[in-house]
Amino acid sequence: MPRKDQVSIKTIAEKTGLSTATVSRVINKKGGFTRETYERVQKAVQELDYVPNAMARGLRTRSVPLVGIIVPDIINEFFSRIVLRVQLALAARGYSVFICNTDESAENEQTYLATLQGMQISGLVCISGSDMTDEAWPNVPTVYIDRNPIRPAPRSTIIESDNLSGGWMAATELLRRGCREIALLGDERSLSTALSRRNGFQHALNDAGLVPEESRIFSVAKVDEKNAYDAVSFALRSGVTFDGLFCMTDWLALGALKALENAHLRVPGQVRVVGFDDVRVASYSALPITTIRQDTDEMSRLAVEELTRMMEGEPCRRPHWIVPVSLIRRETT
Amino acid sequence: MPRKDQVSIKTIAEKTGLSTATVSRVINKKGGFTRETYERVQKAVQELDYVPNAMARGLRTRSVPLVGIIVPDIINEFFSRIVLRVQLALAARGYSVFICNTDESAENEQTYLATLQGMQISGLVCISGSDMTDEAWPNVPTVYIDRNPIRPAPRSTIIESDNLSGGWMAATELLRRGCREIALLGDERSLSTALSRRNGFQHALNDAGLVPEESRIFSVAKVDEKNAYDAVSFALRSGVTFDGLFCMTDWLALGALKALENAHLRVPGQVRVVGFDDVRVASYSALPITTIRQDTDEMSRLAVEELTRMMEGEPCRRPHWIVPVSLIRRETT
DNA sequence: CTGAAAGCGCTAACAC
DNA sequence: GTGTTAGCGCTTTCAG
Repeated sequence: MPRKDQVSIKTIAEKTGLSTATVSRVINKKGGFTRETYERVQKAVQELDYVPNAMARGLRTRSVPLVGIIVPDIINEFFSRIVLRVQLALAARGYSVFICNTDESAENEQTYLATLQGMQISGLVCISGSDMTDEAWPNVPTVYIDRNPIRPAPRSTIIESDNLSGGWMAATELLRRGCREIALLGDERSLSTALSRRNGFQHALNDAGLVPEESRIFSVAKVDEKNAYDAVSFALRSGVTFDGLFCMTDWLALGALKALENAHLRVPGQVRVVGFDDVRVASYSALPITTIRQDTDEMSRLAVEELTRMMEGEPCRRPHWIVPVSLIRRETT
Repeated sequence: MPRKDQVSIKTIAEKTGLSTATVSRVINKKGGFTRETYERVQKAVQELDYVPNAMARGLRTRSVPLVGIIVPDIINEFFSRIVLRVQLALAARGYSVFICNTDESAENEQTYLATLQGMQISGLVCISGSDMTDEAWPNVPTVYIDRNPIRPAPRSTIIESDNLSGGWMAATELLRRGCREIALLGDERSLSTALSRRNGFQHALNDAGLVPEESRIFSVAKVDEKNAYDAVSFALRSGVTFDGLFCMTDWLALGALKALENAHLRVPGQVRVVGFDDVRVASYSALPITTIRQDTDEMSRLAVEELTRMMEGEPCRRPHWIVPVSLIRRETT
């Protein structure tokens, strides 16, 4: 492989007859050079296609303008929306973003954490995922989104949707529409977000004098429409009855809707359904889904603001942020 | 900020009473050390939470097990599916994947290219985007997916769906259902993939003795459901008629469907519609969409296989791969 | 305003 | 088996 030699700062120095120190100053615009020197260097840089070696620079300065972002599932629009926003905003401030898709696996997460630490990242955004595994956390400013670590990193802040109110709003909408036998479909893992949604949900039921039935709580091992379909179909076949269903994500609602249709149950006639997230598909499905909207823009904005703040050495303004959610009423209720 | 001192290989060396060279050998499992030495080092590594500095390592070895992946829009499921697959497969082979979301901007792409080059990546995957801007391409093995660069990088291969057949199949399906006034909705930029789809489409029309009407070609500046809705609504208001519509992506089809519904045109009664991609929403929309399915799994598999091959110094097996597509017949035709 | 030189953390010859 | 040493490309004192 005749891979042409890396052109380094030294190459530029030789070509211009300057020292590497001066070239470095020019490249980093540190000042302290004549206009002529500047132009000579720029010219050489152009001609030789010189790109500074980030490794060497990072090694020397002991930090890289790079932030890691850990996300469970990039295909999930809720997550990718946040990733996109965060990435855009950070790019504008000169940071690259290293996206780490863990595929919901704690093991992958650990591997990534080590990789990120090895890369000397200057900040970390961690979306959802398990609330534990906070061992060997890189010692950098961290923002958790939708995740409540048992022992948060030293310089960190937590941002989450108002999941409690979200659950409450969902249940309330169902109650207002006259539902009395309300079921719940969620993740079988007990993530903090899911817990909050469920608490809010049960709270509303209790207020209405209803006792939640254990048999009306369905759960899936992996949160997708296929599993939702199976879980709801199974419940239906087992003779469980319900006239309202709160699904902890829109994709779960989609699967549930299909199961309901398959069982010839009319929505919203016989069963009413509420989802969560408000991903685009919620409004384009066969029956547009009533859902609880999470404000991903605001969450991302906050995340970037707090993170950059911390990366610049300031403390975070608050250790915990709750972002409001809203009910989007469509046709499943 | 009392950021505790980086523990380095030297720290381990001191703690164990060995030399840095030996420690390095153990850490990289290069052989040439006793079992006892091995354990002594491992213990110290554990206790001190040592993580090798990837910058220093990369600097020294002049390469990092890191591949960049350039993608126009991570929210688009078609792209994120590929990203996910590629990332998973490469992780299994020990490579990290640096995801670069360009947001469809050539400028962002250039910036990322420089960043990637600066990071000494060992390979690059580039999905879609403009067919030009191949200046200053890092000198590394490259796989293009759905993109036909004017001047491909030296060690590179191109992987794409059989877009020509895809366009042909879409038109043929419409024709078979009796459509005679067939319209096309696509990207206003002339990407190679779009061009192929369009060529296949027109080919089929010609074979049926039909001349494509210029007025029945609609285009959008940004490929999303909103713009599709607007474009189709506008065409309808302008008095353009059609009984078949081929949309170059499923999301375009979704927007088109909404516009059709809004204009009280029945699908598939009065107008039949075919999409492209087969993203999940295509099967969950109000009317499940007939579409041309791209085999993202196969594309990703090929991409990773060819890329690793090239990164290991072998030549690519073929410079150009065409992956078959298939018609998924649903309810819009 | 510019240059010489040290050293970031690590690996790879080369000695022993 | 293990240690010594020389850089990888860059930034940053410190002199001049």
